[in-house]
Amino acid sequence: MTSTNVFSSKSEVAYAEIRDRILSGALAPGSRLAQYELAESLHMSITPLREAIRRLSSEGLIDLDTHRDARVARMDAAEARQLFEVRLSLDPSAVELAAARRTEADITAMRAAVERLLPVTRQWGEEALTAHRDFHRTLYRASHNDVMVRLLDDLWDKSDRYRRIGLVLPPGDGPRTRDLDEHRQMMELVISGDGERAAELMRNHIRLSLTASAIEVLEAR
Amino acid sequence: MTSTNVFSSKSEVAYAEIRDRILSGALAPGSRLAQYELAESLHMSITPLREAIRRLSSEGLIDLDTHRDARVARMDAAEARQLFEVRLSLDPSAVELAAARRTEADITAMRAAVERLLPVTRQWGEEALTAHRDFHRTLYRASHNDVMVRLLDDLWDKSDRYRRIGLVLPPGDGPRTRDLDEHRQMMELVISGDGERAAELMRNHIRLSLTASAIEVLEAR
DNA sequence: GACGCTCCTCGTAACTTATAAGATGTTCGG
DNA sequence: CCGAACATCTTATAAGTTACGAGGAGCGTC
Repeated sequence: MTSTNVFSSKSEVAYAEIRDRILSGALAPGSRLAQYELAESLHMSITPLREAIRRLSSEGLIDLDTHRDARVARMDAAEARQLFEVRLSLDPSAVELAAARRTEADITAMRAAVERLLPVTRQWGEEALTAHRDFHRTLYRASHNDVMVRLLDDLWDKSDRYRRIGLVLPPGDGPRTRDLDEHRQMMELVISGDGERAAELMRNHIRLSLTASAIEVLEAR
Repeated sequence: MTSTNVFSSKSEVAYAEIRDRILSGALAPGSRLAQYELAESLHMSITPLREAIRRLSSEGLIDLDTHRDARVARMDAAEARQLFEVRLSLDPSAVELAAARRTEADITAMRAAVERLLPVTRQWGEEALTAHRDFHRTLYRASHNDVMVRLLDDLWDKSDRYRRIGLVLPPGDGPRTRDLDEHRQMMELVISGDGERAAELMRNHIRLSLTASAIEVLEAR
């Protein structure tokens, strides 16, 4: 499924690169994407670039204004809340499926991912964000539902944009100390096959997630 | 949010048209999409066409084979099942939110949509499918969560591809008679604000949905 | 506030390059 | 001499470049 060879055509490169810049914040929300400039900076002509931009626009990361310009999608509290609500529904379902279907390979991967979480509990930063994302992704994969995995990966990336806001602007305290425990516990529940409790834990995990602080920050302005 | 003006640029037209042909089955799964031919049939050059194709490929409706060709994504029982699982999680959440947030306008829209369901209960057909889709969409909208609405609209369209399989190939009995009742009941629960029971009903509604028969059909070959 | 100037996206078209598949041919063991 | 394995040529088509034209949007000017 979704074979779609991965030969990085230029269009693919443009897509990945721009997406990354947007999600990482390198391209600020609302900033303009000039075709010719961007094409030059990515060492390609505008044809593949435009394909990438259109794709990103259909994913909601870019706002296209016909005959005008393309801009990085703005962020607002409403969208943060909506992403949050969707994940509150999907994430628990994913772990529930994972608990029913995890394989030995999944278990190994999860244990490895949770270990990588350990060294970065003190403070948020790019490594901590990556490790955190990887752990959740490993959980998602264990659901063995590609459609769900794709959705969740995407939702995660989009929520992460908001997480950064909530983290970077305020003092930026590290991940909650109970976070690591929670992750470990969630993993154990998945491994033991207790989908119901794993889902419940995930629900709480998301409720307490830092998205909330991003909403506050956005609402404050 | 997702303003993205709707001025139908050619690229947009191509996207909508091809998507429609795929979902409606006019373009069979696995069939080839030749750039130049298609461009001609859509009265445009390949530039906007390629933008559309890339978009559809990133949505999973088209499989792209670099330097070779583009084909309509194939269908299989695994994907049907996955779509089904995702909707089993999201649809109930949507009605739960809807029950909490429906406005007068939503209520009017839902009542109108359920009426349009009435004349087409006897047999499945394009009108019945459209009316059915519209009713569910109206429910989704009442959740007032744009992110969720977008996801569900998309999931609906994709599942509908499978529904058609389950309907068209076998004798093609009409919508179950209890379907109309269920829809009406679900709507009333949303209107009365009983999110919990509405969600529960939706879960059952989806479980019994005809997607199941599509899975059987696909597995049989 | 109407006109025109300018900028930039949208779309077209012709051309070059890259890649995969199949046909064709070539070599070498039996 | 036959046939199988392997290399090469041909062909079809996508991917990308470039140049150019059309037209909407904003802005300044009168």
